[in-house]
Amino acid sequence: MSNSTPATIEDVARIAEVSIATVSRAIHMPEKVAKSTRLKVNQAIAITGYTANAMARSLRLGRSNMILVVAPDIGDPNFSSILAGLENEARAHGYGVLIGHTQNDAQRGLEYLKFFNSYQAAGLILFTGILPFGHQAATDSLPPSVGVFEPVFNGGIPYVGVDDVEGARKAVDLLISEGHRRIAFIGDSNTRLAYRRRRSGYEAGLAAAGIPLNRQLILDGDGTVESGRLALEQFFMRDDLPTAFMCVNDQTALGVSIGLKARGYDIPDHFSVTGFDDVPQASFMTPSLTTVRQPRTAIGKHAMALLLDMLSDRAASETEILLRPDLVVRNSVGPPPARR
Amino acid sequence: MSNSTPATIEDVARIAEVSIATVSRAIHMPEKVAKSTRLKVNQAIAITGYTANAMARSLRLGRSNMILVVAPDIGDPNFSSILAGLENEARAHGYGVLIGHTQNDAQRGLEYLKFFNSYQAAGLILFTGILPFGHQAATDSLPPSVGVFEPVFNGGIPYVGVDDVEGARKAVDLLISEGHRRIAFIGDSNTRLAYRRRRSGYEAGLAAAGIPLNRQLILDGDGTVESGRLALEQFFMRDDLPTAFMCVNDQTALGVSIGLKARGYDIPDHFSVTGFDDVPQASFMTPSLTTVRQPRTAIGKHAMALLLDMLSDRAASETEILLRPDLVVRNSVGPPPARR
DNA sequence: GTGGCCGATGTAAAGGTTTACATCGAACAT
DNA sequence: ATGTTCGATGTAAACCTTTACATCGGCCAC
Repeated sequence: MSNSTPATIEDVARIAEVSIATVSRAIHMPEKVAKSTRLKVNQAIAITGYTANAMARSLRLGRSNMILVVAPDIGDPNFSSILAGLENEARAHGYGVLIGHTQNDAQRGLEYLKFFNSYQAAGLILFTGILPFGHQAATDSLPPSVGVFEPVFNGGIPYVGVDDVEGARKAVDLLISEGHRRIAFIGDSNTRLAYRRRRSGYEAGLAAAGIPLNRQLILDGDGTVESGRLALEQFFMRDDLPTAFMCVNDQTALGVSIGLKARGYDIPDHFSVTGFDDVPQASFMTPSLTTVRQPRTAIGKHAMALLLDMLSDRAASETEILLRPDLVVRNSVGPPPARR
Repeated sequence: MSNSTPATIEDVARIAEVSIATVSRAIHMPEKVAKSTRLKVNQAIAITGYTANAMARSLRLGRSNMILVVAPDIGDPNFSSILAGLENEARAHGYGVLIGHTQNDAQRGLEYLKFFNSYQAAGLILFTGILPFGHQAATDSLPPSVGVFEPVFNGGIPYVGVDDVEGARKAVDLLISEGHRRIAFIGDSNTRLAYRRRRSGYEAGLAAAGIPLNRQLILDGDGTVESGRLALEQFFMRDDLPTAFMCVNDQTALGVSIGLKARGYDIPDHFSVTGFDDVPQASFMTPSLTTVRQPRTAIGKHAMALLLDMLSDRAASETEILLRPDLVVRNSVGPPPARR
């Protein structure tokens, strides 16, 4: 049964006493073959333990059933769960996931173009905001691709992300409902669309509550822990402190939180803090961080599903899928001290 | 130049005015072809942007240059960095990494056997402690495989892990050098070899310092945050509290830490705590956790290197590679209160 | 000068699959 | 009875590579 070399379609054909063409058809277009032969073939397959050689299949078809996932940094802890979503969905449809990371090195992009070509990957999942390939490739017919997290700049590639506006809105709404009126926003000056959207959500929330926008309460960092602390220091240099800090991401929130503790303040008694992303660390902070969760596994799943759709119908169904983020309420938000 | 369909070896041959055999030789056995032709071929390759079709190559060769990585849970935050190590090393040698996860579902093992067969993956990286395949497959000639983190039970498969004994030893030595004599060990009753080894390191450290082993100070949880807290409660039910808690992993340490804080104790003023693994969250805890770091990226790198070795020489060089773990000293360890 | 050898190159087969096209029989309509 | 149609199956080509074997010169030794 389980010989050293795997069974080929020919072995199956011999046992089922049909031609290899019929075997192939019995597998891929069952309705085209008589029920009785289909049965014989299936038995033969069971006996031999046959699995089609994917290499031969891909060679013949001119495309493989592998999806290449290109990420700038695999080591990012967020990557795992997205990958899990991607892989699950892919495997459910008979696709495999091939991974590669550019390490933010543009040079390695070309390497991947070669790799991609040579494996004839069926499609591409792009984590990075830009195409990893040289620009000439971009204008050429691109393989079916979808972006994750961020829209891809060059080329109209559909992408799957999170509704940052809504997420930010949820955070600010919580703060407002707790009674905060002076809510600071610490942003990220980097050009990621996501960051700008989070700020829009913040502004929309204020507007909806009839709180006038106060530019003094908006500061931009660069998304790092350190920049969170720095922004906090700037607030303390002024007179008018906010009662809550809404941060563009969890790193920034951590920086703020550290800074506040260093100054002897308590969270959430003296100040409230919110983050965004719900990195795994968020629940480990003291106090644990109230933040907006990126549905990472779901993002992976949707991105892959979208790509697989594109592979079957040629039509790029939707160009943008935004998932609903959830507010994760932990212990870093409370009513402002004045009210207490 | 960059046409819609990728260049084949035939295109190169035509431009270089040689046969396809010569092209292939120029690429794979350059010394077998005259310098002048080699030059022509290289130019032609540059012109066409030729990359060998990996599918055709694998089909011909009967083996691919993909390594299948099978993990029980890709979503595990630790997975990312190991994967990064694996992938880097693989790509450096022209191999691709294909990932799959069993989700701890034995059933899916068979699926992977099929997948493996069909892709003729060159080798296997196993995260799980057991072979994912049915037992008959184990006795059959197995593809070159290496285990990561834990030795693989069935079959003498080499593996790459961390020296748990030494790691635990480093942690206990630190505690001892700070003056602790009553050091508790909170273990994990699960059968993972790693856990037993960590306890060995603990015991060896005590012995080396001439501290008699006190069985009362050893408790087994199951490696979760909750079990850490539970174990702590058990200690408090008794009279003789330790001055330090050495935990089998970071989760447990977090549980202990939460429990101590809930009882109003301060770390490290009242009690010291150590973990193991250095999960990304460890530095976010308050106080940040002193723990033993698993060199994850290095583990991945070594595992892949070992596998690649096995693929070139048939010889399974070494059967066990243990990397040296580092002690990461943060703020959860101090001298015992009595000394202060 | 001729036979042998060797280095460089070409020819063709093989690897496993899918599928256009051909074939074959039966059923049906005339 | 014969021609037509159609459903089921078989035949063979193609996908792109690698490599064993054949071929072809040139060079050396006799």
